[in-house]
This record gives sequence, structure tokens and C-alpha cells, in this order.
Amino acid sequence: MPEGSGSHDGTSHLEGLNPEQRQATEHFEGPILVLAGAGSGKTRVLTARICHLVREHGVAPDRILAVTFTNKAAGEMRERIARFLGAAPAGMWVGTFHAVGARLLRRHADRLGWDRTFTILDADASLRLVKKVQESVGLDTKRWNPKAIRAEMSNAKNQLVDAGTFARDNEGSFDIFVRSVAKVFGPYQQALHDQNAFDFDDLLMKPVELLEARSELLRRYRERFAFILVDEYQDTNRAQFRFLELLAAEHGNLMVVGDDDQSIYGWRGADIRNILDFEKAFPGARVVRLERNYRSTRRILEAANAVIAENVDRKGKTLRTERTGGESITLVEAYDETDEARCVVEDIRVRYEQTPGSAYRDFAVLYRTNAQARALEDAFRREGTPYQVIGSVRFYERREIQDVLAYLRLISNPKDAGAFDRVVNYPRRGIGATSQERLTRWAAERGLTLLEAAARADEAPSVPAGATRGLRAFADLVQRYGLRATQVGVGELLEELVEELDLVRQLTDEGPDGEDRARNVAELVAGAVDFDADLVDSVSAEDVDTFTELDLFLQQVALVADVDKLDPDADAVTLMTLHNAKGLEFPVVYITGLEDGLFPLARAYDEPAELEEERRLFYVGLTRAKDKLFLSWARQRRRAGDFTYGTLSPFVEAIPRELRDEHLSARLRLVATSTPHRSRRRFHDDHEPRYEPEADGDYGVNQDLPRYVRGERVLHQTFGSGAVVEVTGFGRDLKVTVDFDDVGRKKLLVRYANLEKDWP
DNA sequence: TATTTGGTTGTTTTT
DNA sequence: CAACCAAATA
Repeated sequence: MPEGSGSHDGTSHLEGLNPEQRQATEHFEGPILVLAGAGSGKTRVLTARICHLVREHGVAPDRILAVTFTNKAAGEMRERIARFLGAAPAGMWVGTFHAVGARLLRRHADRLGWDRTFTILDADASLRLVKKVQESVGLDTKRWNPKAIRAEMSNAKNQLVDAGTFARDNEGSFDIFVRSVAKVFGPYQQALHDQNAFDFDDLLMKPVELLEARSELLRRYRERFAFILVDEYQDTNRAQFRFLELLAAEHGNLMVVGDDDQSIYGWRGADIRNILDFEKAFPGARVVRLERNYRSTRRILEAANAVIAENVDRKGKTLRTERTGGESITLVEAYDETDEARCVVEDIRVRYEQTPGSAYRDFAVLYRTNAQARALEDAFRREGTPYQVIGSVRFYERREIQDVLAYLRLISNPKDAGAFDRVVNYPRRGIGATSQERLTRWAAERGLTLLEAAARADEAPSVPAGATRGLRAFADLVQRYGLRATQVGVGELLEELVEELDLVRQLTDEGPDGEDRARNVAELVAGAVDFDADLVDSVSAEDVDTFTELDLFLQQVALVADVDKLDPDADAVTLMTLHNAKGLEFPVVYITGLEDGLFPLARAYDEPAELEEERRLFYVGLTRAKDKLFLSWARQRRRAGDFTYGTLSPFVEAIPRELRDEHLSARLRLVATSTPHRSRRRFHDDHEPRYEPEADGDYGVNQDLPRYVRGERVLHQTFGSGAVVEVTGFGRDLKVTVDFDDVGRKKLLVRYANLEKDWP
């Protein structure tokens, strides 16, 4: 589902470009910002320009660096260029920022004190490490949420703030949370180093460190990447900006393509200023605007334009299309999420049956949060409509997959303590928590890696004899496979490993989910067998031979996103979050869950900037559709256990009424016609849950609960006492801002904060 | 040491 | 309504 229209094989890369696209494509030297609206053919422009550079200006492909947002986009770009040029662009670097960063680190990690076989920790592994470090520095993991700590560190790294700087800046802070983060940050980085590992954020930050510290490398790469192109520039963060600046500021040959209206990763550190202020950062930059949309019908674009026009912080542009009219936008009001899902599946069924030549892959169902996938999946399964879910329960995050991968990681990098902990007693080898702890202590005393310590466990006086046997067997196994990894491919290696561990049987014996798990492992093995090291574009061809296939496989696994695995050949409806839909297009798009508080999420109301980001996300969703848009919301929805009662999202209200075609779901229609004189609230039939006043009806009775009004004194378990300064939100999203006497101002969700009345 | 249990906790989005 | 974790048990 690439953007823009297809190319014409064997013809010029310039053919079919409109004047603006052509202008951008033919740009040669100097900085250029391409403001490309949704569906305006920006991917085409990027590939065409690369072809132009190579063909018309004689630029060698290996002097070009192109950064894309997903690996899939990178692959597609490479493919298209090869088609135009008639040959693969040898030596050209194409990949995500993370992949490019990893590639640089693979080459030069030694200059930073890492080994080139370093492990890339995924989100889960890094969280475990944070927890472990927290325990080691004596910071209660109950009181200080490891996730929050990791998020804070991640944020810092994305701003290029390292542990030392962070500590210096925050050690004396009045905010205990920040001080706690400062306590963890240094040891966390140290632990990463000890394990020869980087986390995701390091893949962006460390290359910058590398280039800043090594002027000879900087010089070399500036020269090497004489032309740099960046897609989805609106979603770059500080570290990524700095990376580009380092490489491109001198020659200025930087083309960035993006759309400020589609900036949706602010929460991940993306700084919309990067695109808004590009001309300041790169003086003399040319600006080209692509405002002609080749994707959507006029009705869809009008709706999208109306929605995004409500944002203040934007460059401002209006998309135009050559297409006319189109179907009106359907808006369905459903009873609950099950009803909503049924409506979607039903609509797909009807369209599929009535539209000649249509296929299931023409449909996409989008939602704000992954949790919403469940009800939809159930409906699809019931109806027997083929579907694929992107994200949700991510394949590589599944427990059984992580276990197998931990073996591979440990085989590839014996210093990986996280991987060791994970599988030393899986399958059971009679090594309990106590033995593990003792071994860890002994290893630390002797300066051994856990694996070395396990091999010599008999020398460790404190480790029980039973555990010693298991440990030695384990160490022996990992060592054997370490050798094996240099002899056979990763597919064969994994087959042998799974066989030896008897994993399939282990899993099937586990119970009801066991078979699924076994199937997943089989799928992983199949993936490893199919793995082709030549396709790993995050390691240069010239470097490939210095790694085992296992190393390359692990690198690949760490960096592939879920969207990368979207199978375009499968004839199935695609279900995914709006974030994952970025850059894709479909003839028919369903956007579900359009309730106030869900989309936009209630918490976005805290900050105008966040609300604008939610609106941009909606805009991204709307502009994915080529021919037909279908919007839906539910009056009632189960969220995190309890019921919520919604109203239509204000985002939808921004769409002019004449563009929408509003319906009640079949179910609501039924109730409405059978009891025409009753008020809406009484439509529920008796089999359905009714409005149940929640158990908080006795607010006035409980003397310990504060009344949340300005000036009220409240007491918090960790933050102490303070005064309420602001009250926002309502119901389950009720929030209070409190000025604490000791720790300053905090915004808390009443539902979780457990505030007590502070009696003076 | 392994397994079960019950209670607590938390849902935004992802490389 | 999960998934996760600590404590209780076999």
C-alpha cells in the first residue's frame, strides 16, 4: 500500500510528476523542505529525486543516505529505485533512524567501549533492567513506577541528555521523582554497558555521541553522505535532528519531506518545531509545497480539511483533489463496542459482496487504542471474515517468543545478563531464585559473566549441589550453540535448539494456550529458516561477513516494527491503531471508537498541544481513505473493567453536517422503533446492563474523602500533603492539580491517587 | 523448589 | 478484564 501512484517501468522517473513535484525532484544542492500533504505523492518525489541525483547529476548511490519511518518503507523505496535505475542502488543507505544508527554502531561500537556484537534491548528487556537497577540502588519499585522512570530516561536521551548531565541538572531538584530517576539513570547506563547492550534510545543518541567525539569519523561520514533525504520529518526528535545536523550542516544537501499536520509522535519526543523551524536551522532552504492530493475523494478531503483547520499550531495548507464527489461519510452510532464491531463487519460484508472486483485487503479498521481490537476481532471471527491485526499482542513480545529469543541473545552475546536470567531455569533445571541470587553475587565478586560463573558453579561454595548440575548443563548448552552459530545458519541453529530443549512438548503440555504458543515458536523457527542475511539493510554489505547469521537475525528482529510485517498479499481486512496506519492508504477506511474521552483521549484535554496532536491523528486517519470513510461510536463501552458512557467525539462535529450520513446501528434502530415514546435512556432492553450508578455514590458519607475543590487540603501517600489548585476532567478521568508542600505541583488522576482529606 | 492462589494494578500511541 | 506479582501451598 505505498503512497502515490505506481511508476511506469522503463520510463523516465520524471514522467507524470506535477510541476511542484517536479520542482522538488529536480532540486540539486542545498537544503530543501518539502511540505507534502497527505496523499500528495511524497514517496514518489523522494524516490524520483534519488533517481535524478544518480542519473542526471552522476551522484554515486553510495553517497546517498535516505531515512524512512519504517523498514517496510525503506524496502519499498529501494525496490522502486532499482526499478527506475534498472539496477539496485549499490552502497546506498536506506533505513529508519534506528536501523541507520545501529548500522553505524555495529561498525564503530568499539570506539564507545562496546563490542560490535552488542545486543539491542527491546522495550520489555529494558524495563526489566530498569527494575533490576532500581532494586540494586534501593529504590522501591512499588512506589516508583519503573515504566515512568524508563519513560523519563527515554525522554532525556531523545533530548540528548545523558545520565551525567541529567544527574547534575536534577540532583538538587525539589521533585523527588526526578531525583529518583537521576539515581537510576547512571547505573542503568552502566548496566547496559556491562551487558554490551544498547536500548532503542541509544541507537539514536550514541551515534550522535560518536560523531561528536570523533572528528575523523564525522569528516568521513559527512563526505560519504553527500546527499541526505528524510521522510516523515515532522516526527523527528532532538537526537535525530542533531544527527542530521552533524552530517548535513556543512554541505547543506538535505531534503526533508513531511507534513506538520501529520505529526503524531510528540509523546515520543518528536518535536514539531523541527519542521516548523527548518528554514531557521538551514538558512536559505527552499520550500516546496505539495497540496494536490491524488488519493481521496473530494468529500473525504473536505472533511479532513475542516477537521485540521481547527488546529492553531500549523503551517497551514489546504489539500485539493482532482477527484470529485464520492460517497458521503457514514457515521454510525452503536449501542456498545460489540454492536459497533458488528456494524463494521456487516458493512464490510455488504460492500465486499456488492462491489465487483473488491477484495478484503481494500478495507482497514482503525482505532485509538490496541485494547479496542478485541471486540472487533471477535466480530470478525464470528462472521468468518478474514482479517489481520497489526500490533495488539505483538509477536515478538509474546512470552514464548521472548524465551526463545533470550537463548539466541545469550548465545550471540554471553554478557547479556537479562537473557541469562530469563532462561537459566527455562525449561526447569532445578535452579531456583536463591541459587540464582547466590550465583549472581559470586559472579560479581569474581568479575565473571553469569555464563562463566554457571560453567564453574561447582567452585561457588554457596550454590547448592543440585543447582550446580543444572547450571553447568545450561552453560554447556549455551557454549555448544555459540560454536554452532559459527557453523550453521540461524534457521538450522534454532531448529536444533528447539529440538534439544523439547520446547514444543513443553509448551503443549502447558495447558489451553500451549498449542498457540507452540505454533508461535514454530512460526519463529520458520522465520529463521527463511531468513536471508543479505536482506538485512541495517548492516552494510561490506560488514556482513564479520557477523554470524545469528547476529544479523537478532538485529533484524529487534528493529522490525509490526507494520513491517503487514502482509500485502494476504487478502484480509487490516485492523490497526491509527498510529500504525501512518503512510498507508486503503479504498475503504473505518475509524471506530469516536467517543469523547477515547478519541480524543480524556487526558489530552490537559494540554492544548496534546489535543492538537490527537486531532492530527484523526486527520491522519481520515486521509488514509481513498473512496469511502466510515466513522462509528458507541454509547457504552467497557474499558479497563468498568463501563463508560460516551458521547460523540467533538472531532466528528467538526466535519460539516452535509458531508455526513448519520445512522443508528441496526440494534439501536430496533429498540427505537419498538418503543417510540420512551426516552432514550430507557431503550435498553432488560437483558442488557443498565446504567448502574457506580459505588462512589457515598462520597458525601465518607469523611476521609476530600471534596475536590480549589483550596482543599489533601494528603497523598508518597507526596505528603498539599493544596488543590485545579480540578479538571470528570468521572473516571477526574484529575486534580495539587501543590504539595514538599514536592511541588503534581497532576493526579483521582481514581488512582488515593487522596485523603488532610485535616489541618 | 515448583505451583497455585489471590490480590493488586493499570490502558495511549511505538522504534 | 486482563496481566502481573507476592505470598501461601504442596
